[in-house]
Amino acid sequence: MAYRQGLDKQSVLLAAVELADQVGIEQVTLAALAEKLNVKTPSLYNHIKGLPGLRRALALHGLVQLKETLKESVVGKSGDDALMAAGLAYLAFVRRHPGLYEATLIANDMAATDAELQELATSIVSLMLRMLEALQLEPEAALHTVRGFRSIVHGFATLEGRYGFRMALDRDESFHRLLSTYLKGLRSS
Amino acid sequence: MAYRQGLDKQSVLLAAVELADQVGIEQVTLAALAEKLNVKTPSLYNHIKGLPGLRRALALHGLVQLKETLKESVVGKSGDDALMAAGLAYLAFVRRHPGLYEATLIANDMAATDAELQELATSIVSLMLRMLEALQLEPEAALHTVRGFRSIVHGFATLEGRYGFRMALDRDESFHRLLSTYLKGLRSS
DNA sequence: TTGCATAAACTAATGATATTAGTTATAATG
DNA sequence: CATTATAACTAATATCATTAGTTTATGCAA
Repeated sequence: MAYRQGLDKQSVLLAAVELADQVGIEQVTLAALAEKLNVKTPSLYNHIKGLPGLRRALALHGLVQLKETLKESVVGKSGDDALMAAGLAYLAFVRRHPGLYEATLIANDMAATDAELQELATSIVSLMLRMLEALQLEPEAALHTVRGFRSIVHGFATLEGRYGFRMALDRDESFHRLLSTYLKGLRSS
Repeated sequence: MAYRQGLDKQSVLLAAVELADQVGIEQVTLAALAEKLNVKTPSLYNHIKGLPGLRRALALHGLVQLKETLKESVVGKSGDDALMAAGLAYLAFVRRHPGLYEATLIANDMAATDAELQELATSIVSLMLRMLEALQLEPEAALHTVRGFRSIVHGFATLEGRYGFRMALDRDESFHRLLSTYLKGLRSS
């Protein structure tokens, strides 16, 4: 309506996050986003570089949030406690921001050619490596373990999100058992 | 060109599988598929019910294939051997058919209202439960373990597929360590 | 205050895509 | 050989992303 809506990159991004979490990243179209913001589609191009630019911004935002969430979750904890807390925080993040998390996955395709994304992804790996320090693993074993840890939490969170778990069985307990079984296996190595 | 191309549902489906594995499920458009088959887009509607119908058919096909692959993989094996073999087979399937596997995930959204899909998904859970029998778990624990096992293999396979693993580190070994660590944890419970 | 520059939002147009309706020609069947 | 079923077609519509060019509000400098 009005010729000045007061939009900027940040407000567009936040609306996109909301939309993504509500309807899934696939359904985040510029048309839907523009309508949500009471604006015509082309107006969005003043703030973001088309759909690819929006997705990249979402991915970046999601990775930053995820990293902060993980960092926050392990404050004052160490060893298995820290890993369990981080796993729960990761899961909680995906539950709270399913669409934003999807965006961070799509972004992996771009990370090959995007230094900023790549750096952020690497910094998350580094964070996880620090969480594992208490386990006193060999450097290479630690890297394998980061992959394992990520696979577990990512796998559980995405299967759950895609409605892959349809049995009547407490999900939190499934997750807790999964992660503690893995940690138990790590200790007995 | 010719007024009879000799298409049927099966040939359309197989072309779609090829396309999906090459370019990803998101890029499987009716336009691209029609071109691959030397046909105009609307002609596809004689064989599949639009894009939703195609995706459902892909999901069904993918789940059947995955189930057969898993069943095949455990022939003559039991206990940890069987689980490791099944895990490797699952991973190999996703590597061989990345797009088809994506299709099976999208399908979870539809499974809520699609009896055939649901039944197939349930039968895969049953198959996994039988693989776990040697572990002599309580019924409820067995269900939690199926979730855990699926989360692990799905998580690893999808992170790998999305280029989530960028470190120079042998992927097969990462997977083997992950799964055997989990199995070790299961035994020491 | 006035005027100018910046940029936010617009309209219009183009090119994909999916889908539906209705048509044509081929193949199979009696 | 005639009929019928249907595979593939053309044409039309709707949605979406994108670009080009236009309008207008805002902020800053004179």
